[in-house]
Amino acid sequence: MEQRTYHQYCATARTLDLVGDRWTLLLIRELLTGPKRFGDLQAGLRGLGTGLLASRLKHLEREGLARKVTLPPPARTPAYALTEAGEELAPAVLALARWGMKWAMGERQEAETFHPGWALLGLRACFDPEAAVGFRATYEFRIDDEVFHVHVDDGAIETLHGPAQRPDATIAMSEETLLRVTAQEATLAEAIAAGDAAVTGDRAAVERLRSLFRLPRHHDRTS
Amino acid sequence: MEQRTYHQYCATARTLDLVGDRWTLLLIRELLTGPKRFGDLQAGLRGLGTGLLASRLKHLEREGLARKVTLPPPARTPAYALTEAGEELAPAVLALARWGMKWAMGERQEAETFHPGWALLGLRACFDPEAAVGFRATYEFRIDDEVFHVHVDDGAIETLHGPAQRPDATIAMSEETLLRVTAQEATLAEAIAAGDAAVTGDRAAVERLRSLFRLPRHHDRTS
DNA sequence: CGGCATCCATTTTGATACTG
DNA sequence: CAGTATCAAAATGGATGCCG
Repeated sequence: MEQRTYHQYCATARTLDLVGDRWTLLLIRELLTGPKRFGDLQAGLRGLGTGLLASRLKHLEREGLARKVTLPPPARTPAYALTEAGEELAPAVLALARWGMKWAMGERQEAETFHPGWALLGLRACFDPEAAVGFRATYEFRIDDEVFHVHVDDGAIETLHGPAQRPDATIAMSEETLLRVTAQEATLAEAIAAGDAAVTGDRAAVERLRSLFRLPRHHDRTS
Repeated sequence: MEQRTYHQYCATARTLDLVGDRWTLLLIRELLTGPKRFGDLQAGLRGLGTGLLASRLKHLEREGLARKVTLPPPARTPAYALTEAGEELAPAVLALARWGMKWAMGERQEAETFHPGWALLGLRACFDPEAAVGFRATYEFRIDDEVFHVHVDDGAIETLHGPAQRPDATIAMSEETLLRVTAQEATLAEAIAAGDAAVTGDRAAVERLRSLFRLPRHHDRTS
């Protein structure tokens, strides 16, 4: 079964031949915050059935964008991780995310799902390397029952699922508060003052956090 | 139509709800080099029928990414152009193109079509703003019977279909030669020396051309 | 030429049941 | 859990034909 291709000798078309199918770029988005198990992937992508998920994963493996790995003990369960080629799709996915933040993120709709990892990736998309020159810090985020860590190191950033080894600061808040902060309806400082977010560790690092990102304002496409 | 959405409150997913359908990002790629008529779009996208093309264009109009315009005299024919929101998808499309240049552009396949505009967009994708600080020049490219112009101005670049007003230099070559130069099988200087490319105008500007771009080498995804 | 409508074969997908 | 198998619904591709 030869898959459908655009038959164009063009870098954009060739890329879309590989990752342009429905769900594929979202699958890569999920893996950009670290390896995930089959079930976790499906949980993050409601509407994607097990059959199609298996087929997409097989495709990504076959094309060298992802690989099946075994999680380190004590988990020892199978999971999927990006290869170097897959990892390098990050700039493209983050560019799509930046566009969406500016032009497509109005109110949250009733039927829309949300996962904190998406907001973390949005943070990475808005990271300003210039603002982090010579700065280094590790943050741990606890959103409801999910844990992430963000590592900033001199113009580079990493945003991954899971706890940090030695975080400089830990920030805990609810999913709802995270949404309000990333939507710029409240600042992190305000959320802390209101008791909606709890911080432990280096307060100075937390205060610097806001300056590391350039959150875009929403624009209207039909103007 | 267009009922199908990912139902995710995520910038990447919202963007893909708008431009993730088959052909849509390639349509935007076509429009990134300037307004195009219905027939020209179809010519650039073989396999896309008139029905689906009309439907996709209507979708882009409805969503504020493109608009129908009337070409200036003496043409006066209808055409499609990107809106500001559509234009701002350029970083995402160019990121996909950069990835493809590195990870997906092997030999050209028999059945693959090619249009010079795609290579011009590839040039834009590889443009290095740092290398063009304080530099300003306009180039006109004539590839077989198609004409493009590239305007470089102090860290910014524009690559558009059509002739330049007052080009500093004009470069003419065949589609085949263009392919060999962009694939780095030959340099522009070599093509000129071999008589495969003809240059008129400012030779110094042409010699500087190569330094403005960082063409990536091809990598193997399965290593 | 520009653009829409219609019919139809083929693919892709979504949803669910089922197995190790 | 991690996937397969199966089937119905939707999207696509291609070939028209029509109209201004």
